[in-house]
Amino acid sequence: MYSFQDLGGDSITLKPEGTAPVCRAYIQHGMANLPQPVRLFYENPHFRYERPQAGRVRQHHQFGVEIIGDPSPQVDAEVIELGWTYLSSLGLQGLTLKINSIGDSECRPAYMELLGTYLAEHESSICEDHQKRYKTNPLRVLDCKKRSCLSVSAEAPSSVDHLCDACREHFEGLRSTLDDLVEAGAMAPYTVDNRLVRGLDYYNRTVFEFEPTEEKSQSTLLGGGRYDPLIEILGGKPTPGIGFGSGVERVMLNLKAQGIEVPAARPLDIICVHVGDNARRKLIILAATLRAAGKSVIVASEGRSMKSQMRYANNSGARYALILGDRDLEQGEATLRPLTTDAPEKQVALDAAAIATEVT
RNA sequence: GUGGGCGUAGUGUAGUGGUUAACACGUCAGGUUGUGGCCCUGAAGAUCGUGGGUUCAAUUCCCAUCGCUCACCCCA
Repeated sequence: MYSFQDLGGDSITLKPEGTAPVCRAYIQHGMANLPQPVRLFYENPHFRYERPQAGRVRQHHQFGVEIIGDPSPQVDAEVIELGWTYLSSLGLQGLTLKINSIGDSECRPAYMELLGTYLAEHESSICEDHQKRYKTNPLRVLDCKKRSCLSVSAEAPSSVDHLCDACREHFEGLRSTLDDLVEAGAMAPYTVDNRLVRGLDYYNRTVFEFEPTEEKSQSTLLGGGRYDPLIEILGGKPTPGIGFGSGVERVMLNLKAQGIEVPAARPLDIICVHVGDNARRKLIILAATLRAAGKSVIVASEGRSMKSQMRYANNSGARYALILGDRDLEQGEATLRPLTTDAPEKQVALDAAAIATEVT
């Protein structure tokens, strides 16, 4: 975690993830009294202290969703489908969806023991780092991307083969819903991956991740899972929850790698070009009125030649130039000139409402 | 925390132990009289990351430091 002392000597820790804060908010703001389940999302900065590298920065932004208050596998599928829709609608290709069930407090202890025994039998094949640590956290070995560990984890016992009845039923419910969605073409196919785990014990049952085709050490684009025990741990009444988080910068990295253009910001609607001082004053008023009508408007800087103003309008990517000279002022009309199309320019009355209807 | 690579105008890059550090794009202006885009001309803009050292002389060589970056580590 990114902790430090601020100038006043207080110890500050920056928020590292989204799910627990959302759950705290759920408790603190009495969202248990809203119609259940509640569906929430966030998009905000998160921080980590580890040294930055490709796909990992100290301050990044995470987009996430949570559904709190529904234990059914139906919402697991909904969350996964939403994650798929989010990533695929951006145009990302070659996404792999992996799912797994890590059981719950009922069945996990026995599985962990089984896994621990298996790892002990294959200790010599585990990578150096994990030889020392597999006893305290055997799940880490499954997550390890080193070749030696991969060969061990591939043959390791799968948690889905050792679920209690309730967890198995839940997982089967999820799979059948996902299968329906896949069959209907609403989602990409998935694979069950017994190596998909979560280190923290507030996670249970469903876990899932979307990865790009080229899997590297820091590559997960979107990951999530069920955290039924969490709200109770945080001091609330037992309340199930599931959600996902997705790193915005990492998604952007993948968009870039696939040559996908991020849609440009909405262009400026109008730049007002003036000839003469009276015209400029009138344009300032018109611009204010047009802004109130929802248009984005800039009045070109005072004292520039018309050519300069037009060049500015062009280079700014504005859609229209509204041209007003002192001469036009007497006629009571201005020229509205399209800049991004070859449509002819129009004479318009000096009336914001009339101009706004021309700028659609 | 560990190791590698890199730090030159807004951006991307050249470059050299020695007079005013170059180019492209971008920005701004002008190319006459109230109309952008193309073209032409011109201008602004860099203490060559910072500090120290070697040297008659350093942006160029050396060291340190900071920053960026890639990997390791770690990973709620």
